[in-house]
Amino acid sequence: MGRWQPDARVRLQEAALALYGERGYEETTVAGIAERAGLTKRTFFRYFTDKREVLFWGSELLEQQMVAAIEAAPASASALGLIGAALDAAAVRFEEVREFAGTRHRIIAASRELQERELIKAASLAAAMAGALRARGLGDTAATLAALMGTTIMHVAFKRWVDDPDQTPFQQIARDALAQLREIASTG
Amino acid sequence: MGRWQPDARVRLQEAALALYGERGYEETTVAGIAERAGLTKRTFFRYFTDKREVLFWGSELLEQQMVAAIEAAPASASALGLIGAALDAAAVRFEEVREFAGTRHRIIAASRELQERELIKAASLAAAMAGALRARGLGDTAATLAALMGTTIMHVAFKRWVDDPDQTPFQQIARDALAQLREIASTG
DNA sequence: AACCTGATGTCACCTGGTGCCATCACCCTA
DNA sequence: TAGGGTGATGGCACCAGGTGACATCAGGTT
Repeated sequence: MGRWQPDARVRLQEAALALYGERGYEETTVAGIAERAGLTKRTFFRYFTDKREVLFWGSELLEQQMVAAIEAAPASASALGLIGAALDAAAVRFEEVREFAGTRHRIIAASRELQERELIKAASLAAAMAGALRARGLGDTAATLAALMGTTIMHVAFKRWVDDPDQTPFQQIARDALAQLREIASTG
Repeated sequence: MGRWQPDARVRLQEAALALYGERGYEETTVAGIAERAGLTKRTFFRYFTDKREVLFWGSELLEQQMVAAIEAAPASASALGLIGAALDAAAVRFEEVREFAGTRHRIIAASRELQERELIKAASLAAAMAGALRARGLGDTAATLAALMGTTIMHVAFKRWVDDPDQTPFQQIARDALAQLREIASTG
C-alpha cells in the first residue's frame, strides 16, 4: 500500500459518473470530482484532458474494434456489408457495458457540451472507418459516405437500444435500422 | 451617431473572423475581438453566448429555409426527394456567402472546439428537418434517418464545394453526392 | 427640464485548464 | 542499510472564458 492507490483513473471516472448523475454535469466541479476520488484537480487533468473526456474513455478501443471488423470482413462484402460488420463489433462492446450505458446516455443527453463531444467522437470514428474502407479499395466519396451512414445508424440504434424496455440486442436494432436506411435510399 | 455605433454585432463578427483567420482561434482572446470592434468583453457576451457562436450566426436562418423547402415540396416527393429539396435551399444560401465560406471553413477545420460546435449545429438541423419530415407523414425512424442522411450529404458536399477550384455549384455537387449515396445503399 | 429606456462599461467573481516546482513513496543499487 | 533515481501526486500562481450586479450615459418622451 503506497502513497497512492493504483487505480486513480478508474476512481476519477466513477466519481465523475456519480456526480454528473446526481447533480448534473454543469453543476459538478472538477475539484469536486477529484475530492470524491481522494485526489486533486491537478491530478484529474493529468488523466483527462478536460472535464468532458472522463466520460469518453474507451472510445478509441471501440474505434479500433470497428476498424478491425472492417479489415477482417470477407472480400466479397459490399460497402454497407462492411459497415454491418463494424456495427456487429460495436454491438459486442455495447452489450458488455450495458449496465452503465443508460446512465451515461442520460447524462450526455442533458448537456449540450457533452453532446458536442460525443458528436466529434462519432466523426472521428467515421473518419477511421472511412480509412479502412479506402484501404479495401473503395473510392474516396463512397468510403466517406458509407462510414458516415455507419455512425448514423449506430447513433440512432444506440438511442433506441438504451430506451428499449425489452432489452432487444443492439445488433438486431442496428440491423433493422440499416435495412430501413436501405429502403429509404432506394425509394423514390 | 450616438454613443454606440448601431452595428455592434456585425463589427464583432468581422473582428472575430479576421482575428481567427490571422492568429488562429485558440490564440485569439475575446477581449481582443471586443477591442478590435471598439467594445468590451462583456458586450461581446451579450451578443454571443460564447467564443464559438460568433462564427455560427445565421445557422437558424439556414435551418428555417431548409425546413420551409421540405414543407413546400410537392406531395408526391419521396423521403430523399424532400431532402433534395432542402439541399437545394441550402445551395442558394451557400452561393450567397461563397465569399466568406472558404475562410470560415478553414478556421473551423483548424479547431477541434469549432468542429464540435459545427457538428451540433448539424445535429440541430437534422432534428429540425426530421420534424418537418414527420409532419409530412413519415415514420419516426424514416424521418430521422433521412434527415441525418441530408446533413451527411450537406457536410460532404460542402467540403468539396469550398475546395473545388472549378467553383462547381453546390447544388450540383450535392446532387452527385446524393446519387452516390443512393447507389451505395442499393448495392450488396 | 425631468424621466425613462436600452446599450454599454466596470468590477468582482467562479471555474476550467496549464506550467512549474516541491514532495514523497517505492525501487534499485552499492 | 544508506543513498540515489523515478514516477505519481500536491501546491501554487496564473490566464482566459463566462456571468451577475450595478453604474453610466445618449436619445427620445412627456
